[in-house]
Amino acid sequence: MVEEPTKRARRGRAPAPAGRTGRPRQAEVARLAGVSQATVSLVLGGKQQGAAISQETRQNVLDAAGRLGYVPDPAARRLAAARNDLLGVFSFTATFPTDVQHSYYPFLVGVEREAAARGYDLVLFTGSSTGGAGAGGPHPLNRARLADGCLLLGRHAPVDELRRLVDDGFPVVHLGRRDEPEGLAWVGADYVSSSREVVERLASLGHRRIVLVREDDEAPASTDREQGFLEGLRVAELPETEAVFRSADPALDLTPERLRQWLAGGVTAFVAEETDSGGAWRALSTAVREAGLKAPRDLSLALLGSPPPDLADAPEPTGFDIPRAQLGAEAVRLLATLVAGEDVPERPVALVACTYRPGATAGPPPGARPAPG
Amino acid sequence: MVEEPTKRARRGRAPAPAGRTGRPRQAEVARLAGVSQATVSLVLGGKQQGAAISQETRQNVLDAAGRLGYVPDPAARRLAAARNDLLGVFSFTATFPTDVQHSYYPFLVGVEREAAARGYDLVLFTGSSTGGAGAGGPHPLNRARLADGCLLLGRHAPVDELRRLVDDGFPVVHLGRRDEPEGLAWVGADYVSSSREVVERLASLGHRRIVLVREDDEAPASTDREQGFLEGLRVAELPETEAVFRSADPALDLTPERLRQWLAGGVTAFVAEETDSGGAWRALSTAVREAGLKAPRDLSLALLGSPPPDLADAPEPTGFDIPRAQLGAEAVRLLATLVAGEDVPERPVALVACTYRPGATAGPPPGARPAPG
DNA sequence: TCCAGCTGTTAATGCGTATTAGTGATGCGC
DNA sequence: GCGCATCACTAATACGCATTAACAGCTGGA
Repeated sequence: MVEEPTKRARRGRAPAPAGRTGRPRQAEVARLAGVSQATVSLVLGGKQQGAAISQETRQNVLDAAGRLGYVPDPAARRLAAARNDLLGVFSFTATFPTDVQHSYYPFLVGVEREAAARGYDLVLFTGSSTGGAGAGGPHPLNRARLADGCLLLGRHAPVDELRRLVDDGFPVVHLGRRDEPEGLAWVGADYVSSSREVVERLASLGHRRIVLVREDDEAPASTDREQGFLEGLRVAELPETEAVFRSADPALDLTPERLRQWLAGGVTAFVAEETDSGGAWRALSTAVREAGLKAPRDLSLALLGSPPPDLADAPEPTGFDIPRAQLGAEAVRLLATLVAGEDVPERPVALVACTYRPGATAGPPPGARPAPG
Repeated sequence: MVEEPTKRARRGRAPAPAGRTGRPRQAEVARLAGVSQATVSLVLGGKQQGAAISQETRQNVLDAAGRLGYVPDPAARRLAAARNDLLGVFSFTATFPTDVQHSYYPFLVGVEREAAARGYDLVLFTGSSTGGAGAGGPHPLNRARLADGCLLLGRHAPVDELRRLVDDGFPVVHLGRRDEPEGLAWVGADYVSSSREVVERLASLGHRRIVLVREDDEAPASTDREQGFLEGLRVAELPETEAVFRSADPALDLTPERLRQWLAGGVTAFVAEETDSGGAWRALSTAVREAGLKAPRDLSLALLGSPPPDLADAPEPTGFDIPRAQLGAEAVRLLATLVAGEDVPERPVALVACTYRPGATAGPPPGARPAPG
């Protein structure tokens, strides 16, 4: 005679596996250890406070858990209003695009290291754009709530959803400056100071007229660089008029003729911003080459960021490096603070300094005497 | 006088867990729509089957949900569903090492894509080696049980723990051939056929004596290549004696003299295996260069795999490419099958073919007439 | 002897959702 | 007008864990 199947049994059968098969619950551990589920929770919760558990019981429970290979269910943990030691990583493009160049890899290096150091595992929310796990729901970002907190990569997260998370007090940290949803925590590179420093160094080499080449984009990363550039000019008491060359398509607008024109006008150094495409720098380099010029002999060049990888064999540009791994690590650190939720910084924002890269494309302006001293 | 804080209130305050803040639950939606929570669940669950909900009620619920901005709690959803739609990715080295070259990036490309397509998110278990989240427990691999199933990268997973998982019926797929724990599912590249094909092509170019250069390693990837190589010789009816040159340190043992010796003995083609370090291929290339020889003019070279990235500017070696992204995708596919648990393949193993790469380092042997036809 | 005060453990409950057994109400056939 | 389906929905329960009130056993002071 067959027992009427319990709900439990039925569940365990067909859709099966993830559930019952081999995954022990606290209840099983408890049974094996000869205690109650609550005791197991107390022991494994590892709370020092208020934990009045005898050494013996504790050991029994730990042994049992070990033998069964018990691992807490993250969803249950989370639901019970505790933490599950998971940090989410959310990007609205593929985290691992086919082309390594466009990936967040450098950041992830730091993210992984710091997360590991702090005892967190990472959840990669997939296919945020391509219709992955979250494609069903109209609120993909919401999946993030499964984790204790979430890192946001890229600028494409919809503001509304994001605001929602922030307002709900869900810990989120955006990688890269981002002002939009008020109160959003972010970690960014200090483009302003770094750009200023580059300009100051050029000035101290003797350059008196410097031009910034930038693309036509209002991203914070661009405007910050421009601000730093202008500050640098000001500090060095150099003219700011016509110092910024802005073009929607530098490859077209930045001709060798234009370049010679500048040189004739007394410009001796050029600074380009780094963008995803590297368009500004690429255009600048091309124009210089086509004009038959050479840096740093005929003019000085600097890049506010790292060169695109396909130009890796070119001489190393003077400029600065963005410490991406460090940014990633910093973001995790901040996120961990928010998750802990104890002493939330009033302005949950972190700026990381970039490191100056001497490089080989800048020197004294042509015709200048060797640097004094 | 301060009210004694209720549990509820305390929770909502400091750590600000997923909870209370203002986020509506199904219960609230239900109240607003004048129905029961269960009805809300049924409507929003979007199940066609068995859902006997009137059009009117359905609309009411949807309206209410919309007005409140209801969003399901993923933790609760997953708890109730007895699955969490998470696939683990476990490696015993950092998943994102500082050096991109040593990373699993190419695999992850495929893993992410396929996981997204199937609605899974990924859990990256951090610091599996460096003492991350799981360093405490003596059984780091156990953390994998947190997910519905787990992908294993790299060959360093301890057999005992692994066997444990497999025996428990926990879905695991190893990326790369692996026989050790009986019954372990894996996905690997078909090195045997691919290597054989390379040899056959060389033979059909007219080469009669071919030597394989390999490192002193017993990894399946190495032995498979050798097997394929030997099979290739056999098929082409070429001599197998002294055809395999095995060295613990090819950079030392593979001298230009040795090379000339071989050539003098009638060898016209060399095949190197690909390894992490690329040692064999590197040594071979160096020896050829130092001997003042050129491929394919003086001899033919082939590489059983992809060249190390730092040799990217060298002529493209003849050989085959390992479809890493495809391997990753295949692994996820297999893992998903195991997780679903319905029709588990009896032999949960998948071989993926490599694609032949014509390259530019192989041609007819010197002195041979042009290929007939 | 009795009770206050510990200590160590458990029973009970809640988190938000999915699922299923069950309940009225209605319609249908005869 | 009486069963009997069917329909539309609700009540109840489970999911796995954390948390807390409560309880049993014990000690020591009065």
